[in-house]
Amino acid sequence: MTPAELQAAVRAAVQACVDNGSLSVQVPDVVVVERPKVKEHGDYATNVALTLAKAAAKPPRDVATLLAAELQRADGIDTVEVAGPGFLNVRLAGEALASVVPAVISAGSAFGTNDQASGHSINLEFVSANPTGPIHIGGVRWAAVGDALARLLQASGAKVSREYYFNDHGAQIDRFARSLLAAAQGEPTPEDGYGGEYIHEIAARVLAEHPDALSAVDPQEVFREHGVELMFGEIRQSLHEFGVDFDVYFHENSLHESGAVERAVDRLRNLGRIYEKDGAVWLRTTDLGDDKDRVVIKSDGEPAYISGDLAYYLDKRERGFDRCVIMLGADHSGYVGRLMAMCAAFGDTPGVNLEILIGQLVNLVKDGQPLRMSKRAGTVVSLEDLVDAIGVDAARYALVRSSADSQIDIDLDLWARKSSDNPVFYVQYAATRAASVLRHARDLGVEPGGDLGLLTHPRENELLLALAEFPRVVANAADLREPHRVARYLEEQVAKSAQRFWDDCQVLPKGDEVVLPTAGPRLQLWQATRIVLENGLGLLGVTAPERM
RNA sequence: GCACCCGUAGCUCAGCCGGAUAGAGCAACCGCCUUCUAAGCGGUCGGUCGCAGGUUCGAGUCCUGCCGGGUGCGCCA
Repeated sequence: MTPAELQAAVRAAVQACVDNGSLSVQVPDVVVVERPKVKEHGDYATNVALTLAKAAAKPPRDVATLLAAELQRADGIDTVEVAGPGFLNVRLAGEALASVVPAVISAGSAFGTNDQASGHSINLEFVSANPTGPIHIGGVRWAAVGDALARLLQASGAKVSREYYFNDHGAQIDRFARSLLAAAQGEPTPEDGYGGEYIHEIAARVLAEHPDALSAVDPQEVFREHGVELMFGEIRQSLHEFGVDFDVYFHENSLHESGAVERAVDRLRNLGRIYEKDGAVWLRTTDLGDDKDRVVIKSDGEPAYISGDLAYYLDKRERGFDRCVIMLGADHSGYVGRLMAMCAAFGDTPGVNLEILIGQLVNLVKDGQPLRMSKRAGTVVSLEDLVDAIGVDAARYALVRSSADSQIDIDLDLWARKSSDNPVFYVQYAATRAASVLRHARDLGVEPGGDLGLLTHPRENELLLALAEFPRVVANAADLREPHRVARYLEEQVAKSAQRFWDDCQVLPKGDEVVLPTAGPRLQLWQATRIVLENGLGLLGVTAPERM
């Protein structure tokens, strides 16, 4: 019996009480069935009696007693107790507990998926770092979290497009081009330009490919065009090596060249959201929750940055995405109001058609000291630096295991360690142990199989309960856009229980011992554990090695 | 000044729609290996959940105010 099946059984019990007249309440659509913190409170607990007490006009414990009698009759339930203020504490029968094992094994890589988001077409925009330098640590957080979220949403049945909004238009790109040109001419970095070693490298590569660049009619344009291309190629490559590939790299420039910006502005004008003042074209966003109106077309006739956002959003909606999710760093939190207002201006619903997720900043810590970054000095900590220090798996896991709402410190010494202090190692090690015992079993000719009813050890029960949680952890993490829930679950529930199971429940014979009847069922439990760890780590973009 | 995020054990962080005695890892201390990976496991110690009110049968969780930290508030992109 899975948690979902138990929820259904609890609802059915409420329904039964309503039908037999002992309770007059509306049967709730969803009931909460959770794993109690204290194991004396059973395998699962529900507070449904507490929530229904008021409507039923009965004391919670009386409601609980009525429900307990009904629930007791459901298949797979061993005991139901009324406890505390009116909780129902449920213990499952052994077979019901073990039934998760064949369910996991037969579903395989599909175990944990759900269809709560099926029918939705979700556009996920993240990273979108300007191609004016290597991708730095701020963007990396979203590379890890965004990609994990994409996987979670796909696992929940949604159609997902990962998109990178490629800003190849505007003043920052001009500064980048000027910096390249200056470097190629052996001149110092311009006042407002970009410093750093990479500028010289890119300039040299442009020169190597276009030796006559400096004598071109517009040398800066040559460096702009080819410099952006090279920089962007590097960003794509490092993201690819990080395991993150986008379905669409959307060029801001294309919106300006295709007339999409004008169309978006016209659309808003027809909707009565546009006015003109001081020679500029404004979008009236203050009606829609923003703190000031926004200039869309500047008085010099150039489109302001937001005009690209308007056109891009409209483009996404016209491509059929019903949900657009944009992931931004904390340094962009000031944009939320205007983007939400923009969404409303088009007649859409902020929070539904457009979601904006803000990720707080990441600090890297080395030898107990934060690594300070300076863009001017060129001491930027890039994606490559992070990967060089701790590897892709550790980097992705470290970035994804905390809530994006929290600032995090990543201790490079900790994440490089090969011991259980290191969370990613701990989880991967559990996956490795699963692979190891299965491998040894094959070598010894011991087959998984046999009577799952033999899985009665407390460690086995704990692991079975942990595995059964996976589908709702996935659903919940996807729904809340919080991939860190998957990581925490893998560490605290699956890997933890698996390590304890390993420690207390020997599977294979040692030396000249005989093969015990528990060997087959325990191997199946290890198979299921391996699958959940693989699937869970897979959702985070982290590998589950066969051996360490 | 205004907006958003954060404030939970010495440190790093969880805490799902408000529910039972607030959890985990690290650090400290004490234990457990002749053969499936000790790269591990068990235990002890450790918390006025920033402060003050409020709502509630019940608040770390919701509301208000304050304190502290972070980020942002351009006809920049």
